[in-house]
Amino acid sequence: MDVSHILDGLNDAQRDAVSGEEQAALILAGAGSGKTRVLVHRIAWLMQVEGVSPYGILAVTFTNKAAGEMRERVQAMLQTPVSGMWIGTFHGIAHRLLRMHSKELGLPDAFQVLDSDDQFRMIKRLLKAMNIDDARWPPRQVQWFINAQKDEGRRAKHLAAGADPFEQKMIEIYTEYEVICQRSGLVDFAELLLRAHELIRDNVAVLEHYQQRFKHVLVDEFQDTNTIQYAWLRLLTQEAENLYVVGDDDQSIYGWRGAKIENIHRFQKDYPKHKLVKLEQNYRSTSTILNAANAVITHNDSRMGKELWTDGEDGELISLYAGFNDQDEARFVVDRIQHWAEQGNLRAEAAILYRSNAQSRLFEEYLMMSGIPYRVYGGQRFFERLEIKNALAYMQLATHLENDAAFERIVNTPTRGIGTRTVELVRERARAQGISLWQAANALCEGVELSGRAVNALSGFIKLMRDISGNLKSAVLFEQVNQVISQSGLIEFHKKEKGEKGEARVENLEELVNAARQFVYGAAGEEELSELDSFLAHAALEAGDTQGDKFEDCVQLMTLHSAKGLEFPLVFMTGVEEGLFPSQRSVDGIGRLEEERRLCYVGITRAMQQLYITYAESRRLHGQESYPMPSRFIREIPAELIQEVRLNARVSRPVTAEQPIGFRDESDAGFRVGQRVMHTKFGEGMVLNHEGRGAQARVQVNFDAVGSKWLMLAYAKLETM
DNA sequence: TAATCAGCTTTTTTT
DNA sequence: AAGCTGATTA
Repeated sequence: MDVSHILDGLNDAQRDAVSGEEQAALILAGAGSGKTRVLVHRIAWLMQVEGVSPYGILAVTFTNKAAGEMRERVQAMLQTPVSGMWIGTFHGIAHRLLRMHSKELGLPDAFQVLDSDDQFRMIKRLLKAMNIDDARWPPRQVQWFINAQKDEGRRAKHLAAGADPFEQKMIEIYTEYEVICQRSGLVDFAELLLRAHELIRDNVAVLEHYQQRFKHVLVDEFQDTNTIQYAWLRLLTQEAENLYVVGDDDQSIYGWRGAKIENIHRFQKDYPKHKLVKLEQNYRSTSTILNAANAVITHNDSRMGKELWTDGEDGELISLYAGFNDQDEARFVVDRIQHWAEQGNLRAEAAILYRSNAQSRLFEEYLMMSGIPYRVYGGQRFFERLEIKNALAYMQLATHLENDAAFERIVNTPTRGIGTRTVELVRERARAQGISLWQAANALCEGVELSGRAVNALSGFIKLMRDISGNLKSAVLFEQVNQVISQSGLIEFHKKEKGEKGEARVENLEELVNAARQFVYGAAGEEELSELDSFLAHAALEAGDTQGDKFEDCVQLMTLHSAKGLEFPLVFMTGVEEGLFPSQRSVDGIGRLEEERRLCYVGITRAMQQLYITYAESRRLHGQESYPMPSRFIREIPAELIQEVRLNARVSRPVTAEQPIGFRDESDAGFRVGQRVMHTKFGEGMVLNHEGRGAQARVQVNFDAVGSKWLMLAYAKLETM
């Protein structure tokens, strides 16, 4: 068979990665080196050259988007649908396994997926029920603890009863949390992975089945795998050593959520016969941009060692702009984008990247003022919206009355006279007898503990839910959804809300019916679920895209994290300041700085033609004025790759190594001697002197009322006047 | 029971 | 600045 089309157009390293008989392989793929291409061609190679059936291939990604893209590209290349092939996210595949093997796992067969928001609420309620001080054990931290344990493969019973009372309590909560999830038939995201692991660890027959079925297992973004994901992959492939992974240690930016770069090293030890291929030729960026990225990332220790190169042009220098403040920074960026568009370029080819979501606001304001359309990534997604989650909760409870999370959410939404006191009694009863909230509510309606009014309200709710679940039997999916929404009274409830908020919510609810209409039943391979249950699982596992019109030509705004995997001809990396990027927390913590630097590397390598780096000399943060220093990352880029940009003209200033550009000579307090300032406690005064930089910066101020004082800038609330 | 107000906290994100 | 929580009030 002629296989030239699989290898044609690939460079040597890519060919090496795609072809060959090695079962295990580690492909270190730098940014823009054709990573997805290699994966897709590898799958084509396996099928067409080695004759592997689509059933014998398992391909795992982290996001639904990546999975969808991979499936599409494989199909385009093979000119045939590959529905039998398992391509999906870790969570999607785990979910599928759990559905198929719920009996072996002792799971309720109608279990539902608990998303992180519902998990958070669940934990909050649990803390209250257990009478735990949520100041000492904040629900966020508890959630983090539980998920971190699960990511490491540890159940509550595995945790040693240590002496530390704080941890002791955490373990206690974890134990209770597991009980309540099991009773409510709920499985959170981390639990999906943990159960999937336990399934093949504890059931030899199941393990052998999948070991035999999957002749090849391929993993994308391997540097982002956590402990449990690796353990799962390891079990699946330890016999045949048939694990093919693609990743980039320099782009590992999710350590804070459990990703373990060390998995790359473990892979090398665990699969001694593996092939190692480095993809270093970059097809995306100019060599100037690559040189800058390489220079920055070199400052990290413990890298696998990899250097991007291109045979393309040098391209333009990287532009550095020092905004006088954050508004000036935003003004500058928008101004440059306007220029770009005026020269006939697409606005969609320009991206504004920032470290934290809060920074998008100013850019949005200036873009709006200039009438430039834009799209903000991140933020709340369709299935996460309050009104949508409420509607989904009605469906969840109607199909699964034991679902306590759903019960809590809608028992008094819309308000129907069931107050906190009544719900409290329901909770107490449920807890005392170890039954679901639904059962407890039913029992209370029969009993005498509640006032007549409360019984009325509560039994009204019970009757409503019975009606709704009765009506679900016949109709097709979108009609079911439509019916639930109208019966629930949510439309009227949100219509009453004042302002445009209510209107938007009603529209979203209508959109939910639409989403149901477009839902393809069986696409996720979940034939064992009813159509509605399948739709609900889809809503939890794939929260949908963020708002925004994909088809309009608009500027792209997103965090550096969400930019990973994307590329743009024109990129603005903004807010490149100490304390913001790298973030304060990463500077304080050990080992976090390297990850921050990798994030910078990701940011730089998003740019194809032109990269702007901007920072502000003064910035309003949390309603406070701050005077940050330019980020250390700017200093790590060789000066000859940078040109400083001034207000209305570009000035290339010769720079020497001893005196990096963008740094002021004098102490960096950001205040001038003689300047009038305002302090919240001491009132008005005049700056006499200043010294130190960054966190150590101090100013001496002669206050009109209380005389001269030295103040730490980091703490003093000084405002310029 | 529901609405209003004052005080407190702040990365990054997918599933 | 803004959003959320808890407490207070109508």
